[in-house]
Amino acid sequence: MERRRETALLLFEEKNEHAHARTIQELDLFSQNHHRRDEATIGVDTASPKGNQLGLKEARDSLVLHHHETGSINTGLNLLTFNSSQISGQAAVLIQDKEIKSNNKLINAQIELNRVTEENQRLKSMVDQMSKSYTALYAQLLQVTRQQQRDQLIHHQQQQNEKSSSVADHPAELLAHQFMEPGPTGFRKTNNGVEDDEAEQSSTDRAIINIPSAAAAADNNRNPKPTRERSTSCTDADATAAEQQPPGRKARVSVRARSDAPTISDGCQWRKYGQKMAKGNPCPRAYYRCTMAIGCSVRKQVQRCAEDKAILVTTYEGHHNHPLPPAATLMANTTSAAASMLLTGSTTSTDSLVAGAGAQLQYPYVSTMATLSASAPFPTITLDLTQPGSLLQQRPHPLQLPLPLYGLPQNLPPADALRIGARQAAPSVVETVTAAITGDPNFTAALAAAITSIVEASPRGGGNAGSSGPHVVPGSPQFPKSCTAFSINY
DNA sequence: CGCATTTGACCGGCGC
DNA sequence: GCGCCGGTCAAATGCG
Repeated sequence: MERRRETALLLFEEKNEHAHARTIQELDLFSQNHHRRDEATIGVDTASPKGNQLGLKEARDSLVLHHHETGSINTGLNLLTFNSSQISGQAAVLIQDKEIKSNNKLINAQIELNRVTEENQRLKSMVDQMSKSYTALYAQLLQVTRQQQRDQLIHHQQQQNEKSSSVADHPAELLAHQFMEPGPTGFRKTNNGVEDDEAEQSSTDRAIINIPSAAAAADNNRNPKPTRERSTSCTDADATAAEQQPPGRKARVSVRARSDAPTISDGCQWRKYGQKMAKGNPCPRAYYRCTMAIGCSVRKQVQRCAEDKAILVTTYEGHHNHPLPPAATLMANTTSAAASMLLTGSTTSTDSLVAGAGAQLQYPYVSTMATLSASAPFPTITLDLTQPGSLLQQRPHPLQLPLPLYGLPQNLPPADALRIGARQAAPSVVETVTAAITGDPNFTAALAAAITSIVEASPRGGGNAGSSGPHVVPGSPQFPKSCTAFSINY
């Protein structure tokens, strides 16, 4: 009997897979009719041939025999046979077991929930802390910028006094100062009460929206062609011309990113209010207005690049008059910081602007791509997030940094630093920026160093103002490898 | 039905 | 003064 059972099991295992499927069916039938089969198996066993076609049956029979020998089969389903008197007690025990098991599951789930909640709280506090740090640093940046602008105003006035005694000994420097000093012009505009739809905004905003005045003055200086509003004078007439700029002219921050989506997700809510075909671009330009708060003046234009339709160019204008979600705050601060860089920039001529705009950021591994466009009515900073991230791919960190504030290879030449940037397939710039920031624990320190470097490298603040052509200012030792790739259009 | 989008009309700046 | 162009408005339309 024992040897026959082993043989049967061997044959059973040797059966192929489709036979196995059939076996399951047969075993199901067997389970349903096992009493009847029990009666029939003995006879079959004694007469069973050794052919393969009967192997399954033999194995099945052997299982049945095993069942007879042991008296029970543990199916794992608690399908034991008991008499009626035992059923109620066993059922009660089973129900109790089930309750205990379910209670254990519930407790485990609650423990897991508590753990996840605690982790969530911890992450929230981390995000809050990071946001506070960023806000504090940004406030510091603005404070220093304002202080610097006041210094510039004082210096400008001193220079005017000097000029009155000696007439234009160095016209080139004069041009440079005119171009480099957006602060005084802008503040004058505001302080004189010139109509400004942003006048009610904070001085923080004012610092940004005053860029156009300075840039317009600079543009006037660069453009020798006399026009109705453009004065050939290089002194107060420029400021006057700047003040004559329509109040609607504001600094713009343009973001170039690769995206298939109609717009990039920047954390704000926008309502489309117009679409136009712009000259020189087959793709339409869409106009959006911020709808997160009533009366918010922020607008953006979205247009695909004519050369590369995969590139989405989003141009922001104005400043939010309402609190922003963290993601949008990050985006707004990033663009405002870029505008602040423009605000603190220093160049002396068209030629030097291209190099000087990069030089003004004066970190050993920072460079920028500056282009001039006399036709552009607005001073625009373009954050280019479309450049191939070949160098980024060398980074050990997996994150793709659109604004790589640090982490460039030490041997990176500045020219190559221009090409830093992530080729983004994902539409969310904010997510990427957030990832870039959160991906590095030293971001706060790096940002602080960057702000310091920006201020130090700015006109008068860093002592490099007025020099013509590219120049190099020692970068911050705490921020030796920062890089922000953007171009500037006036 | 309310909201968002579409789209043609309109307006103002600018160059000729 | 006229036309071009960028930007905005608002009625019409679409959509959930």
